[in-house]
Amino acid sequence: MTAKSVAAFQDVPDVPALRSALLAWFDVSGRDLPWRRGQEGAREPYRVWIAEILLQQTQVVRGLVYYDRFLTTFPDVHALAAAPESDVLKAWEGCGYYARARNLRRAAQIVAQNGFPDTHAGWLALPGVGPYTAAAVSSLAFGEARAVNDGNVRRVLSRLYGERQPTEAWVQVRADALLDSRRPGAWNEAIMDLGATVCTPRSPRCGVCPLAPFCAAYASGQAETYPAPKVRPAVQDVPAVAVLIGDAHDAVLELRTGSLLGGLLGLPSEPVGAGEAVPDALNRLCARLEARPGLLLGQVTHTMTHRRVTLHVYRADAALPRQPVAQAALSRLDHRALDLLRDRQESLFAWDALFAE
DNA sequence: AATTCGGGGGG
DNA sequence: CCCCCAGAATT
Repeated sequence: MTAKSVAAFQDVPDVPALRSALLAWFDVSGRDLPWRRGQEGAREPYRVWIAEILLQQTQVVRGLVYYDRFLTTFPDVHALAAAPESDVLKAWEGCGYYARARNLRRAAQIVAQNGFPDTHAGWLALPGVGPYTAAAVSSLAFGEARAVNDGNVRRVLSRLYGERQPTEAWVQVRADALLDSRRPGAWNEAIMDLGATVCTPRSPRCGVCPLAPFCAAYASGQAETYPAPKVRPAVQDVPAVAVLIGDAHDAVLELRTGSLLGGLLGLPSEPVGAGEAVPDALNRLCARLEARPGLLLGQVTHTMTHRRVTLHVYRADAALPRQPVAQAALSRLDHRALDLLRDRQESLFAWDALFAE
């Protein structure tokens, strides 16, 4: 084979053969997932839509749990549209990226009025629906020939073409060209299944990959080195103080506003300023609440993408309304802060039990 | 084009 | 500890 034909092979694989190979593999080895109910290319729009939002930056294994719970709580778009935002966030609690849940509810209110969009452009117009989700729903539920571009596709195509630095546009061009327009829904499900179960980030199973004969990275013998790791921003340390007024079951909670954990409830808190002492921040917080500061309960640390928050948790007293913690949507950070008191109460209970004997 | 937004699983 | 995950909105 000449150098020229090698280059030609890598730029233009035998597309019909490649399509057949992947779809044949998918027909045998594709995953059976709960949002794939209904016929290929004609899945139920509501189920597909919820799944696609839930799975944004969320692994399928974890999404499965939330998916069942969410569909039980909100069986159709009308139930979702009618629900208070706090109920939707409670169903989303612990799943992260909470703007997804808020946008989902807003979009449901639009869909409840106008009906489900049946085109890519129609889906793209809904809040929380971007290029990936619009392509996924319009192809999986409506059979439209739109190629998805997600983390799986990016990795599969990076390896297939031997491109270590694939840009969004680069991936989309190849994805569009490879899409089998006779089975767009199945094609999209297939390439994502391949990325999730065979063409995995660390230890790709090239020995069972239907695309190995077409794959430049496989030919190089270093498939696992494609694509190059993304550069990520450094993690920033963020100290803060919080107060627990009440107990682990009924506590004073504040509604978080802004982009970080916006819409969730949490213990009243304040950031500790640069060079500020923690007790000073506590006094500032208690002054705002008209509360009397109490003893230190402990510290909890929680990392959220690029912030490492260390929360110094104190008890405090104030004449403020408390609310049942179990019904509130809280971040993991606030749950850990509440656990400080829960653990303490349990150990006190254990001491009582010991002395009672 | 770069940042920001959660949280957890796996090497 | 470091990587990534069925991305979207904002700047």
